[in-house]
Amino acid sequence: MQEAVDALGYHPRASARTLRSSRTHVIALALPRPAGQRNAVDGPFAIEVSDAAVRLGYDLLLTTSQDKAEGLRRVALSGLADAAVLMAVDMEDARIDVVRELAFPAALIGRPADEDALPWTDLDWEEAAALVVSELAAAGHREMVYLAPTEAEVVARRSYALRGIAGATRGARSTGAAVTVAHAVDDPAGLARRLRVLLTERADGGAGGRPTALIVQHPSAHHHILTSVTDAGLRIPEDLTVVVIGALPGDPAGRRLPRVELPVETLAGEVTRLAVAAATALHETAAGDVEAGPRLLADAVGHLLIAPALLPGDMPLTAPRA
Amino acid sequence: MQEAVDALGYHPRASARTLRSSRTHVIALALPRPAGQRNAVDGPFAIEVSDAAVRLGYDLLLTTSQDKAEGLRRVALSGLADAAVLMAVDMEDARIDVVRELAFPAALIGRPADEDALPWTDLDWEEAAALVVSELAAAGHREMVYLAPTEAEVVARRSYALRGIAGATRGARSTGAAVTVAHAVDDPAGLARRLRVLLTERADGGAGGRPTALIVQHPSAHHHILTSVTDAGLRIPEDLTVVVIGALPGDPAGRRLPRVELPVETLAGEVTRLAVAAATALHETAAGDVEAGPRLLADAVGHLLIAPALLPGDMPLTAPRA
DNA sequence: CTGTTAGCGCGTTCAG
DNA sequence: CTGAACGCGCTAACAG
Repeated sequence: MQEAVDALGYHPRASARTLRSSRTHVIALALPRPAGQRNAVDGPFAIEVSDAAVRLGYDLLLTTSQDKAEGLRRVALSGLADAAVLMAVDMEDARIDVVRELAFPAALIGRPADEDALPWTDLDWEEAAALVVSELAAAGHREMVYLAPTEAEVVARRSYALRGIAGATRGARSTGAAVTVAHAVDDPAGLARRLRVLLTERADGGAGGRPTALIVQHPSAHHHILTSVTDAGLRIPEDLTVVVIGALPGDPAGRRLPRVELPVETLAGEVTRLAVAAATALHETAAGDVEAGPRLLADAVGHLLIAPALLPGDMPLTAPRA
Repeated sequence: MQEAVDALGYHPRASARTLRSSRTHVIALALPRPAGQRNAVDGPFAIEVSDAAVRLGYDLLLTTSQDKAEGLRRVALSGLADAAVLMAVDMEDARIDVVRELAFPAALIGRPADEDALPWTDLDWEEAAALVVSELAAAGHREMVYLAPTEAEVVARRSYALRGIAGATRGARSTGAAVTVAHAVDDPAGLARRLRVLLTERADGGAGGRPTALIVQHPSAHHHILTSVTDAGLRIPEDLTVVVIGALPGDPAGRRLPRVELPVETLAGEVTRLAVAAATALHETAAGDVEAGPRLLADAVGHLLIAPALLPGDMPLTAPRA
């Protein structure tokens, strides 16, 4: 058989197979791209999801559209994919309504406000931030700066940004440490300026003294955070302890600092599994029963919230100098 | 009409359309991923190619396989895409033979040894390296280090790596400057060590004195190059001029240094155009004439070699101190 | 120019 | 158990 296949060069047409079986063996990755924004984690996620899909016998269709929901709707309606994986999830995400309305199988990388709407998986950003704050407090730090994602991310109600800030606030409350939440800016010069102000010239009149720890949740800032801090005239870790949240595994830039890594491979594998599971479940049930589809998708919402782990860098958490 | 479409919620099935018309309106992006390697430019390229494809009315299928050629062959044979865009091109790339054998329309990001095999587009890496060397020489530098991509990239005969090195060598010959070609390592600590040796403890006995300029072609190293150099005890630009080749536009890390940027958007747009052109040409001709396909694809090989531009950073090219 | 029909290639089903 | 035929949804080609 196989030799005949090879000899004749025969290969089934995917389109005919799909037309007949109504399965595409394709997963769509919905990657919204606000004009002009560059997100360092998009690429790695896309590649890992693709790998995970291949392992499950699926191909990956990359859907990048300015208008978040439009591309996804088109893909679902034209039957280009069996399921969708949604990246860069907002608290209330328009795409969630779209896939529910169309009864289209989907899974999210990111934890939306309505946790039972769709299957999702995410790092527990809130717990990560709270954990770092409390570990730093335990090491003796009383004044910290939490450098959250940019203002734009917060305005967009991006899930990871809001949850990170919530965790930092909770950590501050439960430990009694003073945590100033600031927003990153993409421009490195601007970021350096902001850090200088935050770390050396306390705007609040210096009620509690100079901050001794900096927590950085903005992924794009990880690379130049050291330079920025050094430029501000501070030595690490003598003057300032720096901890990174959401560092990419294998990223050399983050390896020196204590950090909570973003488990890209795990998240990608899990979200793909969830998406494929929803697709197969729908396919097996929807035969003849048009009501069953939406009901089934609503019931089969699994979650995986990944607990944060604080990894030591080359330089471990340091106690502030007296 | 449109209101009827919206009201009835009708949308044509892509699979039926494809089966009938033998056009998928999908472009495959072949992104080989040697196990465990992370390439910083893959993500941005994938996203830009996706955007370019959408603009031309195509969707993008991301094909990441360990075995470079196998995924591509499957996509072509099963008719999942109308054309392929090939990334991370080697001088003699196995995938080139595959698409030619199958008469499958394809275009490359990268300049292969056989320039007439397929349409391609690339930054002129050779000219970029030669340009930087000669500009540095003109500024008075006599001893330079060219930090090329890793040994592994060279062994794989990756096009951009070999051409960059060739350009550095040519630049050295034509200017009389001494250019030491070294290979980057992915481990940042190892890189720092290597740089220290190269920049301060010349292994050749110091025949020509300490290097006064460093040219970095390794994309992954751009982020921590400043830190590594600073750690080696050298001040920029007083002790050493650093120039970066292949920096990503908009990457904050590279913006401070003089650099030749990798025009990701242009390359992505152009390669997508080439791929779509090949696909439509094949489609229009192949009707009934089985011979015409391969002939046509062989004839329609357009190229675009992008001339490098040396951009000033915050700190312009500096003459070496006497 | 508009309406009708055949068939793209596969998987499933039904008859032999 | 093996083989033929039907139909998935669309578009191109053809007839009116």
